Amino acid sequence: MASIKDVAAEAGVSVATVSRVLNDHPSVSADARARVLAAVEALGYRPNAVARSLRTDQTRTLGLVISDVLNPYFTELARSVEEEARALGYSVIIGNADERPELQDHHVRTLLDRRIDGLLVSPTDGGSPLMLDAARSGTPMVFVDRWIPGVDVPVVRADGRAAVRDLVAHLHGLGHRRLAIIAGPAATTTGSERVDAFRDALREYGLPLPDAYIGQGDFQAASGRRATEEFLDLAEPPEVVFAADNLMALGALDAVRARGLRVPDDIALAAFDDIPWFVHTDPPITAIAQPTPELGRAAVRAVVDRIEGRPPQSVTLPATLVVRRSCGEPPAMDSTPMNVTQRSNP
Amino acid sequence: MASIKDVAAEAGVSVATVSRVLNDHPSVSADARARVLAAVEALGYRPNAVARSLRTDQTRTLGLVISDVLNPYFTELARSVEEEARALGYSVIIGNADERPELQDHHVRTLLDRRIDGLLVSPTDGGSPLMLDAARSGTPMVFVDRWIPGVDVPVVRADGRAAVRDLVAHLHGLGHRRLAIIAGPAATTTGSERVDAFRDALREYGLPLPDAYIGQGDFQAASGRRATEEFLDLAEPPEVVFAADNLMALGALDAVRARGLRVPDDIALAAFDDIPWFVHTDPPITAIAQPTPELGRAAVRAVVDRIEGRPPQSVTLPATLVVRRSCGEPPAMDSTPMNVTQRSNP
DNA sequence: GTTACGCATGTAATCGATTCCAAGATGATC
DNA sequence: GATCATCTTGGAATCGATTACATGCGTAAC
Repeated sequence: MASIKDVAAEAGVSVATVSRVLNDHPSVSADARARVLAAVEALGYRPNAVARSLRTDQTRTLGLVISDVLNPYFTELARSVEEEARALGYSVIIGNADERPELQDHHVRTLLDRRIDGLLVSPTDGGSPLMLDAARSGTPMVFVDRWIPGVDVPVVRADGRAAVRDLVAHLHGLGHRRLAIIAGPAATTTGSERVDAFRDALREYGLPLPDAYIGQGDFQAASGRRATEEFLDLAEPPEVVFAADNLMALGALDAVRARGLRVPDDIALAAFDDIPWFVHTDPPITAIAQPTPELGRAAVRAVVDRIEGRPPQSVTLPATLVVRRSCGEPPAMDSTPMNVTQRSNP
Repeated sequence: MASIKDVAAEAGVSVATVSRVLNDHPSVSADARARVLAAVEALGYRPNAVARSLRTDQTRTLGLVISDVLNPYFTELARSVEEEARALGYSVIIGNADERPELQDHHVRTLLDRRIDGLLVSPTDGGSPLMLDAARSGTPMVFVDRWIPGVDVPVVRADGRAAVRDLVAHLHGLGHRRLAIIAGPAATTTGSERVDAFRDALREYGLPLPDAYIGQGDFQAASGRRATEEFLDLAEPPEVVFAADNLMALGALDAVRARGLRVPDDIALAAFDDIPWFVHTDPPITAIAQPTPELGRAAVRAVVDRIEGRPPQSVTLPATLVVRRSCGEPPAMDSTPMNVTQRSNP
């Protein structure tokens, strides 16, 4: 592959001049510029990004470590991150942690070895020493969706408290009183926050949240299935299951179906994170929707701000309830609580 | 960040010795090795992958350019590619082309600039000059899922002909005679092949495939919706719609639902590419399942073979029909055609 | 006509690794 | 004790770019 030296030889100038033309430095004569451009064209020359990065100490690359690529929420996030990054002249390397802390560490480490300019992480756990080091050692870093308390890193996330309150209001309005939740791992902020928000909202309606109604999940479908089976085995099973993410809702659906029961007649179902398929499941699933693309964009802007020396900002955007039929017939329009969206199509 | 020089100074040896220890070259004394290791530990040193790549002319990185990250089929593919690559000591950079040729070109170009060791592509179109150049110029390359005829690059893909034949047999057995297809872009092999296979299978049953029953889609949900609306507007609408990918099936479902019609009573639906959600849609959707993880693994092994100087092989794996309820009640077990899987759960 | 300034250009150092080559040390062999 | 092979080590070149510094030339100012 042609290097800058070949171009210089072909154009009859020095490598410095070639470099100047390529980085459009002002002091190059029109003649030299033309000859260099012609040589570049003739040789099909493309600058070696590896060499350039070594010299300039910047890779124009962002790392994104997400918890699970197979989760549509995260792929949508990844997509918007890549889009915004590209618009700002950065590439993105995605690492999939599969909800496994050691895999997350592997990705953080290789990304750091590659000297990425900035790192976006949605941590699967409380934070490995590695990641804390990275944050402290000055690699520009931002948490997306999930974060680690006590670490001084900007956080870009959605606040679901209001939406969870709306959901509980909706469920209460439909006459449900025994509400259960399938939680995510306690080590993740989204895992514990959603339970807290749910518990607080229940308290407002004087409803309890017994331990038996808190299923322990890990944001994967299989755990949603297992937790739901445990609920169904209870002497007094819940009337509603609220899954803390869409994959566990899928597992819950599997479990309900395997028992020959029906949603919402035998048991109601709601999920955190909305996805296009929820419109077409049997029945359509009531869900809390995050402004995912906006989160991705905000996260990229935050790291790039840090990279380029501007002060980065934490961002919190509201999530919204999308009522469908999985909890029972939706209330009539005029009794819809504030901030509740009635949506039928994606 | 500490460099190899700092380590050398700390350990009281030369950089050459440090490098030898790091790459466990045999001729280093036990003493020197211990001192270097201690220095590495003390400084928290990590080799700079950029510098290493420049010198060794290998990045241990694979590029993967896929047509659409939001399509669950491709995210599953990406996941298995990353997994296998990691097992073989490679990282993967994913580029999402969003079915847009110019975006595909952008990604191919930046990946090439980054001097990736090998490239996996699922081309969105007939092939830009850029990609053909890349193939010719010797960058190890493999096509996955889709390919470009006439280019001498190994192809790893699934053959759906048998499964499509099984599907048509199934549909015919259920009494359906007017079968329509929503095709992908003709510029993609999967776009045209699936139509060809469908047409051939129909011919075996003496059924026609009129032009009006071939909808032009682009593998995105919106096009599936549009095509389905056109079918429904026909004087004689089809009895079955076969979508050439899962997103267009989602669009078709949207369209049917918007008209207040029901699947399969008013119109039947089947899709190419199976996804976990198809079990829970209303009704569960009959689909042709590809062995996606195997495809990803085979593709990685093929490029790595080329990278490491072994002859790479094209691989073709069979797809299989998964019968559910979206085309009418499934036939009794004993009348199930060969190679047809009855599956109820993911 | 001399001085000075600015522009265009080239030489060479540099980034952080790997690796060839030479050289010193050690030990074995005769 | 001299010779030679083997092992360990360091110096320096190298990968392909960027960029500080020096140089030469032309033009303007006095």
